[in-house]
Amino acid sequence: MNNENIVTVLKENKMRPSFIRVKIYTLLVESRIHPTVDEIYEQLSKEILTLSKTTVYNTLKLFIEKGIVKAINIEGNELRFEAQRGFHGHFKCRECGNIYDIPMNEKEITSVLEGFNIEDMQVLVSGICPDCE
Amino acid sequence: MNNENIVTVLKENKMRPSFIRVKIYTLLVESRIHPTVDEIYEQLSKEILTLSKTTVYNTLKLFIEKGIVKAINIEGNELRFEAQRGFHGHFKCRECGNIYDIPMNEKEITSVLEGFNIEDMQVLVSGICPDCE
DNA sequence: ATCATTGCAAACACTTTGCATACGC
DNA sequence: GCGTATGCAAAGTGTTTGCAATGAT
Repeated sequence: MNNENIVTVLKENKMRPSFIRVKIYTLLVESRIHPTVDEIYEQLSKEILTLSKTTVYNTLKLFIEKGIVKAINIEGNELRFEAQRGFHGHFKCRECGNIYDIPMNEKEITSVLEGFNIEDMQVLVSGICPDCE
Repeated sequence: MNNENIVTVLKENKMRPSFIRVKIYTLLVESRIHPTVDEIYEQLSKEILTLSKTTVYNTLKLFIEKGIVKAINIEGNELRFEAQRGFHGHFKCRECGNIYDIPMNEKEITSVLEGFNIEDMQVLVSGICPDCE
């Protein structure tokens, strides 16, 4: 997704495409690392020297409210973020720390939940990835 | 599971079945509420007036190391605990806060992960339950 | 000029740590 | 009496809040 598309997404969702918002959303769309707040902050503060962590928090909160970003709880107290896209699960390698997206059919899970109104779903798997075996 | 079984499980896993450990493990086995540290603390400190939250943390940490308890991350930063048993997912109702166990076949999820060494898996669904619709 | 965005500092909530005390065998 | 279990107080971590400063139109 190029810069113009990023701006378009923000505008479509009624957000002013400020420099920082474009940067944060671009990072989420282009990197596949499901970064934490700290990782986003470290990455962008190289370029935006006055960036504050509060702004990263505020911006992510806004993105989540607008529905273009999703928070994922890979582990304990480490909250991570990714741009919304089709349904998939996550695998975290205990050794290298990499997070892999897992293609997945949500029907297999939701079929059991008749009568429940499903709003969100997360599948988190952990263990050792093929590279670290 | 009666009191004697609880003691047996603790002993089998090389833990001294102290009063507090038996109480905490019993609560996890018998209640199905997937309590937070606070809920465990509130519940048990009625009876054990000198109980400290540190002890609840220590005990849960021990149980997790020994593999008889599992931590689950239902939402954001609220860590919950349950006694280990067969694989299942969780549904949390946004309205009433109840957490339901979802029967589930793990094979359907792991089949995609050939080459990965799977150690743990969590399925978390949220929305509105039939009672709150 | 006005309103939205950004950012500092402080508050907050949750969890862990270090060490002292108490308990069980 | 010795080693483990418990618990207080303090430190650590991640996140939110209040408000002031800055920026865009």
